[in-house]
Amino acid sequence: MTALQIVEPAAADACCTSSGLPVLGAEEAQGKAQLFKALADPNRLRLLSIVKASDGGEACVCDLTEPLDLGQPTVSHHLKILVDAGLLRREKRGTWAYYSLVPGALERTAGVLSDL
Amino acid sequence: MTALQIVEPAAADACCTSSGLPVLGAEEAQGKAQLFKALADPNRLRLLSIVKASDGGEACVCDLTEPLDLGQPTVSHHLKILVDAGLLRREKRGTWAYYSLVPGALERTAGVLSDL
DNA sequence: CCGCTATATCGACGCCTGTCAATATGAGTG
DNA sequence: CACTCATATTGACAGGCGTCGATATAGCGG
Repeated sequence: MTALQIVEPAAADACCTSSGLPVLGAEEAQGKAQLFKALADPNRLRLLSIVKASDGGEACVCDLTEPLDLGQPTVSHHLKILVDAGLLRREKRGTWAYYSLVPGALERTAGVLSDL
Repeated sequence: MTALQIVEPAAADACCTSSGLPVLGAEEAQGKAQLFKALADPNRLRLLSIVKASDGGEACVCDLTEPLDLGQPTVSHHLKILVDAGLLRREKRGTWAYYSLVPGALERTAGVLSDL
């Protein structure tokens, strides 16, 4: 679980300019890839965009089903993925479920790219 | 192919706080998702990380095969995806192919998240 | 010219994922 | 309590993707 990937020197021949710099470990890469996986679908990007642009920064599922031209179960599925990725928050009020951006989540994700 | 999604008003009942704000179109979303798809794999993230940390900002395939513990064809495949996404550049010198980060590509990708 | 090395491409296989239809859950309403 | 509406969950299916082995291409050295 906590084993960091050890990179062995591997005797250079003529190419192979291995510098011993710290590099993204296998486990970290796994987690960060998971985050980008959540963003790697056009419909999920549009969901984020709509939620962000919505009045009050939140939208319920009924707001999201029509513009995406997707079935309601599919939208629910995408929203769950975005929530699990830490990008959206879910708040249930009465019968409706309202989704909103997690503050700073997008910025934090952007930061991951710089820290590569 | 080129049909923009038309969003009809859909008479609001009690929920549905549709604000007419500009939102990510289907085509744009497709392209941006493609970019994130390239980042949505742990091995590709590690490739970017290694290339970035490498001496001179470039690395050849032989540098990348071992630390990832992947076959050479697989690494070549991943590199091609990163090049197609505009994240890496390929320069062939003699027998070896050297890959380097496209300047500003990661920053530009980070910007996409802000512009959602 | 022949072989060796580095890299790319191809074909196949298994897994993951996006989608839908059907159903379950749960809250409001008569 | 029965009914309806909003949402979530389940199961199934098709297509996409990561991986490998085999093969092709291209440059270098004898």
